[in-house]
Amino acid sequence: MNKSVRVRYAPSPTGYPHVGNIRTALFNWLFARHHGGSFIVRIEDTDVTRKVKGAVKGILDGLRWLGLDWDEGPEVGGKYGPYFQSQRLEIYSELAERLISQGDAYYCYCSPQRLKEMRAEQVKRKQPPGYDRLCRDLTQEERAQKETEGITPVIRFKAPLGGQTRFNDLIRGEVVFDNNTIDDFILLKSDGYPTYHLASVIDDHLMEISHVLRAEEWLSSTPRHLLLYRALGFEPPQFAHLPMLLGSDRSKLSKRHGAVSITEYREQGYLPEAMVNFLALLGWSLDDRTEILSREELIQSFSLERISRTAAIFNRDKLNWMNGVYIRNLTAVQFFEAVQPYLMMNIPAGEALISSENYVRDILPLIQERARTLAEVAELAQFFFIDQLDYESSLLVGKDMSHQSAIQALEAAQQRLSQLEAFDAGSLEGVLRPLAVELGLKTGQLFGTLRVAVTGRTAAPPLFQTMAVLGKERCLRRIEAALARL
RNA sequence: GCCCCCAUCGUCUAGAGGCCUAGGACACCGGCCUUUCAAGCCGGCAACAGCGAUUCGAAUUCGCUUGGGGGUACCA
Repeated sequence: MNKSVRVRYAPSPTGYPHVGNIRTALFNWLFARHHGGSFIVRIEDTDVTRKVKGAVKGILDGLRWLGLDWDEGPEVGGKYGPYFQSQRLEIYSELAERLISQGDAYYCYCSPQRLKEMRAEQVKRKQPPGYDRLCRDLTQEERAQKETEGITPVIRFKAPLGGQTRFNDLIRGEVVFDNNTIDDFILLKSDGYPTYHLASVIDDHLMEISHVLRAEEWLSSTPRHLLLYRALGFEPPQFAHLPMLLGSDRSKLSKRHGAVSITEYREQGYLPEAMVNFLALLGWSLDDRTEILSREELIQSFSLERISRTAAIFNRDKLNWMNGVYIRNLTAVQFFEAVQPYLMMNIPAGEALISSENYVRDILPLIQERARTLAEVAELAQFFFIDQLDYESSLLVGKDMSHQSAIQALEAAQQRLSQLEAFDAGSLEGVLRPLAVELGLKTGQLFGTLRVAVTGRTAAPPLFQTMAVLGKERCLRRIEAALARL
């Protein structure tokens, strides 16, 4: 199997890349890398009406972001190009003509209107909808007549009327279809573009694709493809139909399930390595316990045998957990770099404190172990960057404390802290712990009040470290502001 | 409707006849640690869709039922 493995990711540029499509790309990529084969990207832009402008760029950026490099395809070329189907139209029409001359395909002049009505009628009569093969056996004269009427025909495949088509799916085992359930499907549309069926079969053959790993939604078109391979005299590749990715309600993943585009995950601050790890585990597993696998380990251990046959639901909670694991595993430098685009995200323009790089470097360790996404970092660190803290004043008065004792605590703290020379976590603790005792407060009460005064929240990184990073002046100013509220 | 695929905790999954009173992870609930929150550690909750058959023995094999998904386009 080695050496000859050539797989492809063949998205159609009709929108932004969906996590389901990306998962398919990932499996193909892992398979190629595991076997030392080639990973090819081919753009299936054969539907002119659904084409979306920046889609190709979005797809390629998504792959790049996840580190899924391609050996042949857009931007990198390759000897089997072009890799855009819209640039290969002559190839498809030539082969479609060949099928006609062989008697395996025919021109069909039926109008979309007639097809639509016919189907409506079939559904009404509870018949399986399908083309009635009206044009399958047109005589030369009848065809000439249609041509003079100026109708541009489509080319349809002449599906066998009997027998069966079977194949061995690498994931699902043997699958059998009766040929009489296969329609005379269209190969070439009237606008001269091929349908997916024709184009993918031709290109997979011409590009010497060895394995087609695609989502399960393609399973029922596979017999048509096999019939085409046979008619064209091509040897078919091996097929493996991957389990689908479903939304939380078990229906096909779509926009109403929240984020579905890979770009959204990038924007929300998921790390590509976490995304790769998580996606790899959707439909594939190494064993009964391994959850965290590096890219190298994935490549090493990936195999078709361990792909499941069951559709999977995209579980956001688990992704969040995993992303947190990856964030915590970052070095300080890596985290600093990763967080740059997100840091000032929800801080109103003009309100941000002028902060040095060193200040940011001091803050980050306090945030790193608490964030599950990079976007969350901005939220968790916000109070470090703005002085106008917005909080409910009553939070300053902790559990079992009186208004008066809160004031007293803040004043005492203010007084002690202003006398403090070294404003590091150790010194702060050395002063504040005894102070609690002195005031007759539990440490939790004093620290709680101070925490709210200094951060504006009841949940924050450890108090002394936080105060040390904020610095003496800023802390005193915030305590002053808190007192003014009481 | 018809065709195809699938079926283990809420979710992702391990399990390829006895190792299963079904394992791991996320989530959830307790506890420990602790100045709060996280993290970490310990513990708990929670599943073999149903019915038949094969077998000494079935989550694992077979059949049926049910349920879910996909396809059924001049979309991919």
